[in-house]
Amino acid sequence: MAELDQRERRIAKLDKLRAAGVDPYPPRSSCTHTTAHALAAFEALGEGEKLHSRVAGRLVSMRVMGKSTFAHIADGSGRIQILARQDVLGAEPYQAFKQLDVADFISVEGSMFRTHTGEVTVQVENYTLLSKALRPLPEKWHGLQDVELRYRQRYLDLLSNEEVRNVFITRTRIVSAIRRFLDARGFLEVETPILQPLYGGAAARPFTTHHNALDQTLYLRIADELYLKRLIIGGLDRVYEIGHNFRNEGISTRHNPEFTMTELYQAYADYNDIMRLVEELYAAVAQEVLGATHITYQGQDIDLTPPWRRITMRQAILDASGIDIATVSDYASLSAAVQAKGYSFGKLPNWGKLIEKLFDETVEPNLTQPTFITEYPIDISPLAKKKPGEPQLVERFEFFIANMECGNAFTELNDPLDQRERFAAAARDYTAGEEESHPMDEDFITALEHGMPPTGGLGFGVDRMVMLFTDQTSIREVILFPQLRNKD
RNA sequence: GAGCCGUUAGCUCAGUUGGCAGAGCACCUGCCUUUUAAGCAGGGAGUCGUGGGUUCGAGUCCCACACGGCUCACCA
Repeated sequence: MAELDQRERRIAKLDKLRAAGVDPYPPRSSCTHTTAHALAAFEALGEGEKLHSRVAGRLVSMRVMGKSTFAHIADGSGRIQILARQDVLGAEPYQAFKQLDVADFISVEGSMFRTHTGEVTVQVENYTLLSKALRPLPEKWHGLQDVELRYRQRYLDLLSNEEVRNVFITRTRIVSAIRRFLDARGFLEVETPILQPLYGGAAARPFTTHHNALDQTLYLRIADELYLKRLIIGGLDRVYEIGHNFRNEGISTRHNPEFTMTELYQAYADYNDIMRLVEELYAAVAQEVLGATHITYQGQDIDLTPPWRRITMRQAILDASGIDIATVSDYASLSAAVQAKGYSFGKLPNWGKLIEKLFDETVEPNLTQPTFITEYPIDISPLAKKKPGEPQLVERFEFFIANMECGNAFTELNDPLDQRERFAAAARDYTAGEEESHPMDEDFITALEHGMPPTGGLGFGVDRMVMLFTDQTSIREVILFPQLRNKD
């Protein structure tokens, strides 16, 4: 019991260092190379040339062999071996070096050489403690495996699991590639409110909060849509936002309450233009980040090369279930047709919801290769423009890759009176108990009444795109700090 | 919200039919000047997720709860 644990031992060392006049957390550090640069510079040396370098990083391993000690230090660029020798450092500094702990940050300075086994190494001529660590690192061979600890202490996960680090580096590259793609096409990146007096643009339950000074209820946004369209009305013809949406709903391997969505709006475009943009964007990002337009997801080869398959929802459902939704154009007859085929989905609020359910059950599980599903029911699409000659359908598509719904787009509804009607219908659902329906947004209608050009709009989940590109099956593996329940 | 599975040392994991709580890494002591999962010798380390129960005796069986994972439900 009297035995000191590892943390207590390290605190005792800290006290000893301070007593000896050493600052264990000095305010500044300096180095001449990152570990990767030092290794590259050494390899580039000519015959007979020497390289003296100072590198800094976290001590990640130590092999003490009496009067000499090998160790590795790691920085963001990689790791490098260092060799401390008593005859080079002097007896006292060498003893002090051996008192360092794995996980401490140090900088070391010295000339570089190659060991007998061929590893490029810095001969430590002097060193400085940069930051003392009080806790040990996870197991050096297996890394941190406990999923809960990995999420709660992601820094340890990143430190000890290289694959995890690579997933998040790839995530950042994907987001950068999206930006580059859209910037190059003249889209303007904007920021719209996250705290909104009224939520909208999607069907989801919001998080509710309160502003004290205004004494007013505010909602965390569930979508960017209605603000971005205001910008289209304002004459910013191509806008996009990559931001967080917040939906107060269940958590699963595909849903985190806070997630990242790219939304974009392009004036004088329609949903056909947006389809071409989507397939080009995914292919371009894949090419840039992964170096190919083919990806492997959970062992399946997926070809993102444009053009992608396009099929109407009517045809897709007909192929999968034998039901032609065009011939059963009201809820009762569709419901009868669905039951006749042996499905039972329970009572749904309207014709469109039933179609959506039928689609989810019969078509979606088979959408492995990238597919655009087009022409959605109007009653589940309150912000999309009607399809000419098809009063029950709108110009909308969703796209699916690896059986995942990856994004949603439409020719935007710019008829303010029609929009008011759609909101009113949704508001009736809302009072009828559909919590996730749109509330009436008078301020947005007013904006539309000032005139919005024909516009195509798109939203796609960045997290799901990252899952696809990094071959991950859980959204928590692509979000640095996924939402977890409090431990106590 | 439901079902199934998991929770043992700082980390990775064993733990038999209910019978003294184990290993590797990490840590500590000693030896060791080219190691790299360094090596050799010795040592310390546990609220077995939490709380009840059954039992002479519970890491192990039963109940409840907590947290996590997966599946489902939910989910534009």
